[in-house]
Order: sequence, then C-alpha cells, then structure tokens
Amino acid sequence: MVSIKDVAKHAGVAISTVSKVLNNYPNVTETTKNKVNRAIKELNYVPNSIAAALSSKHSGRVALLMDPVRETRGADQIYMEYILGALDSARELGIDAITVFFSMLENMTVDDITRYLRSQGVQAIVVFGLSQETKVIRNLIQEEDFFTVVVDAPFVTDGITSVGIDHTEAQYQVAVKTIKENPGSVQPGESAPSVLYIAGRGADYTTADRTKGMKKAAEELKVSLSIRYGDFSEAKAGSIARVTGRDKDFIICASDLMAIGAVNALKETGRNIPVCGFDGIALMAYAGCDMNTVRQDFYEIANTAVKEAKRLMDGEKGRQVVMPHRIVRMAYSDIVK
Amino acid sequence: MVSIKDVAKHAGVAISTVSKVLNNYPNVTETTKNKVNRAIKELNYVPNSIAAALSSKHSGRVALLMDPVRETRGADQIYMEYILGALDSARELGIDAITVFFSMLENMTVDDITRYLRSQGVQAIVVFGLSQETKVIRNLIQEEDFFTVVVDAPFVTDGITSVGIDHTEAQYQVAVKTIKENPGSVQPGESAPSVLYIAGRGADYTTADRTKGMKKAAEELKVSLSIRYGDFSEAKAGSIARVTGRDKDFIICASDLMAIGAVNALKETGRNIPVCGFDGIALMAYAGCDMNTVRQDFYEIANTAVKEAKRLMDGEKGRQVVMPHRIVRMAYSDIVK
DNA sequence: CTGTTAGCGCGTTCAA
DNA sequence: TTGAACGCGCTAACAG
Repeated sequence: MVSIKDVAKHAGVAISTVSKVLNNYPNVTETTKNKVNRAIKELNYVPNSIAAALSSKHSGRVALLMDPVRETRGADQIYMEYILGALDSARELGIDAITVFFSMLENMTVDDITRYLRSQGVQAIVVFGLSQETKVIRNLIQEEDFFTVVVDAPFVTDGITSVGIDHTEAQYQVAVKTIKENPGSVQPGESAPSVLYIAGRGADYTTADRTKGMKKAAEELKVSLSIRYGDFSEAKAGSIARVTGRDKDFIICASDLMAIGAVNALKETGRNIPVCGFDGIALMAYAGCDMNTVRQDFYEIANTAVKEAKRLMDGEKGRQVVMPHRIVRMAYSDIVK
Repeated sequence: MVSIKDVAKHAGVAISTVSKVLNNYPNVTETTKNKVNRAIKELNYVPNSIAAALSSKHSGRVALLMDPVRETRGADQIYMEYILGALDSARELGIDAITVFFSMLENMTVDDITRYLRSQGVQAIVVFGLSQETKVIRNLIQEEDFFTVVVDAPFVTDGITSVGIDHTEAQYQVAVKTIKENPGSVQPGESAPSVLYIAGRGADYTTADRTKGMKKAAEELKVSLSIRYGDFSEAKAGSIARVTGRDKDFIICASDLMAIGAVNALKETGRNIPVCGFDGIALMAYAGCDMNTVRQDFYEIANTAVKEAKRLMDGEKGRQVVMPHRIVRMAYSDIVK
C-alpha cells in the first residue's frame, strides 16, 4: 500500500507538505503543489481515511439512524430512498456514513449507544422518523454528544438541525385537492360534506402538524370532520374505515399504507368514495389506489440531511430546513416503465 | 476520551496486557484479566476501532455492494432485507459494514473502486444481485483484491464464497406446484397444457438455472413450453403476456414484478389464467396477485453472506453455501396485520 | 505470564 | 514556505 511517505519521497518533499496539499492548506507554492499532485497521480496514491481520522480526531463519519418496521414491507421504499439519498450525498461530500437500524440498538441505554457510536468514530447522527415513544433515541439526541440532524421532528439547537417538509401545509393541500376534485361524491341534498381523517400515531411528531392542516382545510371548505388515529397501521385504518367511514363522503389518511387499508376495507363493503394518502410511494399505485398523495421526495430530504450534518461538523450552527413538497396523483400506469 | 493507556494505568498493568484481554489473547492470568476488566468498567472504556484498524492493518470492515434499480421501487423490499440481514449479522460479529450502491460507482474503473474501498479500510465485499453485464464489478471480484462473497452468482475460489438458493430446484418446484394446483385451467379436450415462461435477463446468473428448472418441470408434467425473456421488466412481461400468453394455460415468471406485469396485462384482455412469480415479496399481495412464489428469505441470505465474509477474513477458504427456500402463496390477508 | 517498544498512516505544531 | 518531529489509540513482536 502506497502511503503519504512514498508520495513525499517521490515528490522530493516532506510528509507534512503532502498532507497540506491533500487538505488544501494555504501557504503552499503552486510549484510544490504540482510536484506533489504529480507524484500522487504517478503512484496512484489514495489517502487512508482511517489514519486520517485517527490523527485528526474527527472522522467526519455520520450514522444514519432509522427504524424500518419489519411488518410493513410495503413501505420499504421510504427507507431505501432515505438510504440512497443519504449515501449519495455522503459520497459526494467525501464523508462516510454507516446505517444503523433501531432494532440493532434494542435494549441499549443511551450511554451504550453513545459509546458504540463513539467507538465507531461517529461524529454526527441523522435520525429519520423519530417518534416520541422512542425515548432512548430522543434522549440520545438531547444529550447532544453528536452533531445531530433530525428529519421530521422539531428539534433545533446550536448542535441540532431539523429537516423536513411543512406537514401542516402539505396535509392541508392534499385534503383540499381531494375534496375539490370530487364534488360529485357528496350526497345530493346533504348540507355539508363529511370527512373522516385517519391520522397517524399521536406520539409521532408529524401527526399533530398534519392534523392541524386537515382541520384548517375542513374549516375553509366547511366540511364536517371526524378524526381517528390509525397509528399508521394498515389494518387499523381498515377497521376505522369500515366503522367510522360508513357514512362519510371522503376519507383522508395520514399515510399511504393506511389509505390502502381504508380502500381495501371499503371495497368489501361495496362503497366507493374518494380516499387519499400521504407519502406518495409506488405501492399505492400497485395496490390499485389511484389517488392523491404528497410527494415527499425522501431521497432529497435525506440528501439534504447529510449535507446539514456536514455543515454542523464544519462548525455552523443548527437550523431549521423546510423542504418543498408537491401533490401528485399516483397511478399504476405512471409506475410501470 | 478514555484510552487504553488510562485503563492500563488504572489497572496497574501494561498497555499490551490490556490489549490482550481486549482481544481475548491467551496467556493472561485470571487475576490480571479481572483487574483489567474492572478498570474497563470503572472508566467506562470503549476501544477505538479506528485505531485498532489502523494498527492491525485489518479492519474487518465489509462493504455491501448492491444495485437497487431506481425505476422499480416496488422491489425495494428485497434490498431492504438484504441490508437488514447483513447489518444485523455484522453487528453481531462485531465488524462494521458500509453500504455501497452500484450507482455510486458509476464510471469508475476497477482500479478506482479498489482504491476507494481500500481507502475506506474495506477488507471484504459482499456482492448482491450481480449480472454478467456489470463488467466492472465482475472484474473487481475476479481481481480478488478483497475477500469476497457473491450472492446468487457462481464464483467460488479460495477467496470467494458463493451464497444463494438452488434456483433450478426452486423454479422447478414453484412451476410444478402452480400447474398441479390448477388442473382445471387446462382447456377441456386439449392434449397438453401449455405454459409460457417469462424468464429474467439472459445476462443474469440466476436466469439459466431457473430456466433449467422450468424445463425440467415441463418435461415431467408433459406440458408444452414457450420461453421469453422479460428482462425482469414489469412492462416487458406485460407485453409478452399480452402477445405470447394469449393462448397459454399458465404463465410462470422468473420474478414477482414480472408476474404482476403479466397479471395486469391479462386483466385488460379479460383472461384469467394462473400466473406465478418467484421472489415472494409483499408487493405481490398488494398488487392483488394471490399466487405462488418462492420465499427467498433475503434477510437470511444476507445474514449468512456476511458471516461467510467474516469466515474468509478469518482465514478459511471460499466455498459454496446453498440456502434453503420454500414455496408460499402470497395473499393480501397474510400481509396486513 | 507481563512489560517495552516500534510502528500503522496521517495531521499538526513549531523551528528553520 | 517548508520540513522534522511528535502523537492519535492501538496491535504485535520481542524481551524479560
């Protein structure tokens, strides 16, 4: 393995000089810089990031923490896009990222986790899909032992950046669009259209925001609103749709999986009313649900999140980043290429 | 940060002694071992794996190479399970794993990739879903610069282990089961039932094996067999089903995604014949395809693959590992909990 | 069985 | 502007 020493020798300079041009330090003549770069090329040298990390005491390593629930394989797309987006941006920024699932952290204390991550040279963490129930992770974040970026959760301090879409606005828009696009589904003679909103899990940080958006839409459109919590469970959303959805004109769901559950439940009862979801995953179309959702661009969110992590490691302060979203209609024909 | 030196001092022994108990070396008295362990506990010491890797020259780090195609989000489950399985077993074995997608390696030469991985301290690679078309990766494997485990591809040398199911047998079984379970779908008066087999991509290592299994089943059951290549494309499988499937009694597909494409194409034409897939992903059930597939247990395969990588790093020779498979019927009700 | 010592490859003072 | 030297935390001979 060719090391910095070989490069130095080959270029006829000192090791430290090579290190300086590698790290773009000032105070290096163009001439020597060229010499070094030529040597690097000729020897096909690649810096050893392990050694660099050990020496500099900051690895620039980031851990991606997420919780793909084993039971809901249909939603894997979300996590895959998170991972793809995060790794792409890590690669681009030249920092390395490791993926850590909550399941690997089970029955570990905050201290255990901190030590584990430290031993791995982790300097920053990016947390996806945090819920208030995940106490350990929440404490981990609040300990601020690492530079932290949280996706879809309201934490912002000097060391914590928050990234996510505006869930209130997104839910508002998708609800309005769904109701307005389907005026015919209101029973004739009915005074006000009725909407069943199947919200997520109360403990989830996004739930309150989305519910607020739904309420705003209901007020503006003067529709009567019933709210139930489906806990992001497809089965539970199905039950709710069967019972509470019986006399409603619209069902609006806080997740695609719940929308699928609701639609399939309705099919059994023979009813056919507009249902909309939220996440914009391909599964919707496969499940035969041609309906509105919010396109969340998980890839972009994760991509940005890692960039924000890098920003924190570079000494900048935490901040809140609001990502754009857009409303789309998922259709099978758009999926199959 | 508390280091090995602190532990040594605290325990009143030499640094190397601490290192020895850390790495379970022989020739250490129980007494000193206890002293050291106590010190470790008291100081809350965590070994720095970065330093260990630098010093020992073998990081035990493994890179997971895979190629989740961005267009087929429905099949993300496969990659998620690969990742989950691999990371779980890496965590269990105490080695760290990084995930690398083919897309991150685009327009890099074998040399570039080797250097990149080396710079990351990668010692072993696990390659998922290799196709003969991916020349660069194939060359990377054959260079044998890293300990290598390939999933579903026929490479075995002293430094390369191959892990996967028996695709011939699996395809044989699922085909037989599908045909036997649906005797009624054969047109009355017809001499021999006819089967359309939509194979994968010719360049894929699994394709030949699966096709062999299909042929064997066709011979045994005395059915006439037509073979077309769907290239694992849902759309292409749809076209094939529409055209070539028009007069067939069964359609058997080499992947779930193609099965879904075929089923949806058939729906348009109003025909309803048995169709089976292969991978056993949840999407099948969501897509309303209640049909046979091979349950491949991607999680288990990846889990095993990483263990095999560890085995290679421990100095054992490469070998072939055949994983079990089983045939299941995917139904929506089994998916939704 | 335990301790001493020499690196691993690199970043970083501090003199020159 | 350059280079020599030290140390990051640890492993691995080797000596005792």
